Amino acid sequence: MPARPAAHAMGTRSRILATASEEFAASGFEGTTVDRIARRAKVNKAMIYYHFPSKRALYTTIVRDRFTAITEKLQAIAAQPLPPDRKLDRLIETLVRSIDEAMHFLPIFLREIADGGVHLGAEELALITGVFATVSGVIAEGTRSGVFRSIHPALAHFTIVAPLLMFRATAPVRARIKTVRRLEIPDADSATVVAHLQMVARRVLMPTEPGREG
Amino acid sequence: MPARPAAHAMGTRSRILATASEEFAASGFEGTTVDRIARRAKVNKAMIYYHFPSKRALYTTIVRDRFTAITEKLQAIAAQPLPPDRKLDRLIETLVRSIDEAMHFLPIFLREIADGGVHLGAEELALITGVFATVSGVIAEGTRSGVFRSIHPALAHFTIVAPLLMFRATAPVRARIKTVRRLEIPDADSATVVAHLQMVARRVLMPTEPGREG
DNA sequence: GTCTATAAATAGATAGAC
DNA sequence: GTCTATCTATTTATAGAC
Repeated sequence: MPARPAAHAMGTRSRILATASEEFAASGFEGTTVDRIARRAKVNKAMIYYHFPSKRALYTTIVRDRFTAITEKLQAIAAQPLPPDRKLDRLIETLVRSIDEAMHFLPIFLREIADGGVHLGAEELALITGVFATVSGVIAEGTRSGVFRSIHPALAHFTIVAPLLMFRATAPVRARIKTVRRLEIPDADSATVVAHLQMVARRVLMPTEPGREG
Repeated sequence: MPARPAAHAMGTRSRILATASEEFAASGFEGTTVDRIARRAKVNKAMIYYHFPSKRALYTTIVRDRFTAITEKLQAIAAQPLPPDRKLDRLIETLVRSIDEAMHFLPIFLREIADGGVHLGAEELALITGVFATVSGVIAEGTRSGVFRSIHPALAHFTIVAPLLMFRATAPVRARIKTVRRLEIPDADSATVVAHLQMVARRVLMPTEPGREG
């Protein structure tokens, strides 16, 4: 894993990374074979072990790169001089766009959660924490300024992020259900998802209580 | 896989099922070895192949049993003579209780989603669809009677169910984050989660628009 | 129903030529 | 940097005794 490989190797390395992403997403870490990555990336298996010390290191590189990209985008928004409710709207837009641009990463993320994060090092855990810190930080900002009410920070975070992740992640299962056809679970485009999540955030964080609860 | 094994075999069979559940939850289908299930269940490996035709069939049995249990509980509530908003509150209570009683099933479910449901047959897909149909059916009931507004059925469903699944499923990762400690992502007990989700459902489905949107 | 022993296939990883 | 060939370990699954 040279920090700066020769120019003609870049294509090979990134082709390995791209193919491995697809394979890990489709089959999981254990279900993915290095043989298959090599065949599909049209490189020799030994080339993979030239660029990466192990199958696990290849996997970790993919996870870290993706977490870094998303975390940086979100933190850039949180740093902007905007009121908290506008920031949250923009965070939601960016989250939806990030997921839709890298849908292949969702299965990897879900399996990582299922594995209890045992393959995540301090660096990757810090990046995940950064996403939570950014979203819940903007909500806390709004709570302080009075535009949002006070709410359990983790539940607030998951109320916004989890529906997005699960709705997008379940698209293949929903497509399979459609073939068995007892009832269709409809899909939704990006704009619809963004508008829905922004509406949810607004209603859930709205300070004035509309109904019966105290 | 005898439909009705002899009495003294029941203990063995259910011990295999219980141990296999834990193993599949902890390591995924590919990551779980039949050897390890046998060792931990204190049965011989050949016994597993006596009771189940294959590793895959053992896995499918576990998935189907759990889906059946949850689906039946939810449908019993939907059939009760209650107003839709009360039904939804009870569905949420039951969902939280079902998840908390069978936390080991969450990783299995997440990985199944990540796999695109390729291991799910028509029967299992129908059971999943049943959960969606029950929740969104109660919401549609409320929409017709005017206590709920009209909303994208799948997004409504995932807005309620996804935060629960993700919040509970991420507990181990959040515990790991705590050890690295840059920021703590707090947990919540069952009552808090139930109250939160009921509040979310109420606010999101509330017909009168409180804020700026149309 | 339960065991021992083993077949048969496949995996991750490496040696070494070019 | 890239390849061929192979080592070593592990896996699912089965045969056959008791």
